[in-house]
Amino acid sequence: MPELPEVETILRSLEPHLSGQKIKSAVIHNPRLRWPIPANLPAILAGRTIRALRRRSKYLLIECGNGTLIFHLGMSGSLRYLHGDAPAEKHDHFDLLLANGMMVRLHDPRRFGAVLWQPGNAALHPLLEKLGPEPFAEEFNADYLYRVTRKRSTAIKQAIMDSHVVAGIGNIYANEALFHAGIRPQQPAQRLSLFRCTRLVLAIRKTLTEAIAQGGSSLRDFVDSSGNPGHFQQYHWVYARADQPCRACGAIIKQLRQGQRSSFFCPSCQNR
DNA sequence: CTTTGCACCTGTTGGC
DNA sequence: TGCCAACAGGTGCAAA
Repeated sequence: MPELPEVETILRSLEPHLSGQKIKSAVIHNPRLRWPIPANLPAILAGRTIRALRRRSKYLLIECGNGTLIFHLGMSGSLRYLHGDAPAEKHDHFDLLLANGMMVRLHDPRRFGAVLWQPGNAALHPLLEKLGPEPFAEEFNADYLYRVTRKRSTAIKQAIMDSHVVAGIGNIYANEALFHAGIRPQQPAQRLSLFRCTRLVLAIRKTLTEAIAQGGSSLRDFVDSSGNPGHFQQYHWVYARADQPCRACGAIIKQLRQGQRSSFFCPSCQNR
């Protein structure tokens, strides 16, 4: 589930529950994630107060005084807000227990997620410090995108999925944004005009904004505890719609492979 | 520096 | 039904 809009949605629904809460303890059920959960994390976290929740790319940051708990949900991770006595089940990895008796639980079958700790400034964590600008940051604009793509022979889709170019654009929203911008995914990045860079920046923001607005309603109980991951029927224009008619023009959506990821586009709406 | 392919995992789906 | 291959929303890293 977790692309940027989902992480943002999870953040927004957790924030009112967590902000200002005191951490009672933390429990590692299974440390095996992309990197092992640090064994000393419970000792580090106990007694701290949660000051704020933030997002950087697809990382969810829980700021606790002089350090930050960093979550990444990988391909299959989820965070749920539950009563602290809920028994752990298969693929539950980590619990953050609050002094008020509730907890946040990380569940991740595929184990591509992560739980990390960064003392001091979270932005200095090795995984965060080399990230490109956030899609909604002023710094991410047409001039910037034009400049950084000039020497890139790679396809534009792969360029915008490169977290050093812009943070947090995953496969679904890369496909959808390129559709909205009218640009083919296989177009070499360096051939985009400044005008097309403008369109693409706007399309990325529009796509993410709409997904956040949708995810907000469909993911609420996902975080809220019922444990129901809930299918959130995302209304995609091209993603996963190979051989189906384009919702805009009726042409048949095409699929191709780029860097081991599936790409989808409308050959008529996305003419270059 | 950029680009490419691999690696890490489990679960689901579709073809035979 | 069962079996097996292919594929899935991510992304750091080594190697070219």
